[in-house]
Amino acid sequence: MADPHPQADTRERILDAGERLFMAHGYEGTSMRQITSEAAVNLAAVNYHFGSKESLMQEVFRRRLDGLNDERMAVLDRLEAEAGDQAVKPSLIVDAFFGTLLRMADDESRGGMTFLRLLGRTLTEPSEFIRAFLAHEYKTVMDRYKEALFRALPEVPKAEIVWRFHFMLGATSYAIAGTDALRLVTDWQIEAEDSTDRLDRLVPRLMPFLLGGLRAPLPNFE
Amino acid sequence: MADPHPQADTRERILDAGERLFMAHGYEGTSMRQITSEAAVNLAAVNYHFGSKESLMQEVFRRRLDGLNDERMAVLDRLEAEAGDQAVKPSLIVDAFFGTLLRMADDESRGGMTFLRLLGRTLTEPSEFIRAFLAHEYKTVMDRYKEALFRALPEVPKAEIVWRFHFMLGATSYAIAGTDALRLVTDWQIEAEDSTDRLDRLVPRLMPFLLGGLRAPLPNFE
DNA sequence: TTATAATTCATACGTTCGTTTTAATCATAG
DNA sequence: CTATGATTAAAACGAACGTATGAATTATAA
Repeated sequence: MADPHPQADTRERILDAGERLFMAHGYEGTSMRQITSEAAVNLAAVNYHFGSKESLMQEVFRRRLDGLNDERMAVLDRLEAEAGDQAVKPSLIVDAFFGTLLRMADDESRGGMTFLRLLGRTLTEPSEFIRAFLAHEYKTVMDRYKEALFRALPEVPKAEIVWRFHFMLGATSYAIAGTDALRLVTDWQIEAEDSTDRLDRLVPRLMPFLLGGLRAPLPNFE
Repeated sequence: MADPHPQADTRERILDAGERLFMAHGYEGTSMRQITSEAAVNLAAVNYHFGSKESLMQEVFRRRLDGLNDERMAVLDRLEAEAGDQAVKPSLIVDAFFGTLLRMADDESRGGMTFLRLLGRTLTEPSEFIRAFLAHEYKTVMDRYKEALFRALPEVPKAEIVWRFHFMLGATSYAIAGTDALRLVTDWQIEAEDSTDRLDRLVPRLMPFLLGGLRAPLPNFE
């Protein structure tokens, strides 16, 4: 009897290998030959199925981000419906944006920790086409969440909210991307906790930090 | 009369070009030919003066980081001397670490904004040798500042402090690295402020955020 | 089974990469 | 001035890069 997935879907295997290798070595640091070798497919398969290395990179992100951002939109829809004409609480907005992201770490079918680390690192990636692609991919969701925060914090200047959103993004990206990137720097902290432990506790640890920063006293530019 | 700096110090010109190009395109994305072309030196000059591309990258960082970390140590020395047997206030510690860094942006002779952006991006760089080098370069200072924070916040578990230090690093790196990286995402915010304006106001904006996060309520891991 | 399309394969193309080599040029001390 | 070492220069190295080609193979449907 023949295997119903004789080569277990070449496209998917390439995407998985690309995801893992781009995470580990970056876009420029990963070659097509590494990818096709790890995926156990022919070298030409990437160009056949995706057209180019750039398009593969974009597809690696689209596969995960579309679902994530749909979920973010849906959660905010629900929160705003429940709140009626009240503003949604900032803590709920922050959890809807960053919590949905962080909880992907547990879901291996959505890339798990590998994709999270890739995303965290890529937000500072220098390559122009990646930044442009991610900016486009994120635009709608970001605008929506900024508006929600504007309503939730009417006494805070909008420019300030945007900056703090930016800071929160940075803290979150490092928290996930740097889980081993800065291990040498932070070093001893690992002793007490194994990898899964750290992941379990990342959300409850990061969320108070983000909210504390978001609600900190305003600067006075003296 | 002969120019006293006939070629205006080849080494320095290479370091400047490397700094700018590594910032703009990343380590893997920058070629030796780009560097030597921008520095207006012969292709072989990098290998002659630095040995390899990797060593050049390390020297680009060492040139700036040695002074920065010396300054961080000196400032903390002074703060602890002034505090006597009291603990140094957390806000002063945070400013001594992150403020010292951020104020380099104004000092063109220490790399200015270019080096800051390079540093911010490189902390998530996937290349193994870079992470290892930075970890080593930072170890002493990080340990010292962690100890200071432990003393300043005796009621907070040490593991929690390390995590929040990590979060602060992330927020700061993004704040500087992403000044144009995430411009498309944050988009409209630029309208009201020009580039120098944003830089002037970054420190007073970021510092309250970091302190708010550092002093946020502790998680309960329910 | 046979025609047709989709996919996989081995192989090669032209470029660019970091590095090395050997010779030319420069600065400096005797 | 000359000899010695430091630096710059031009050219080439082999390796690896992303991509393209055309044939072989596999799946699909008539």
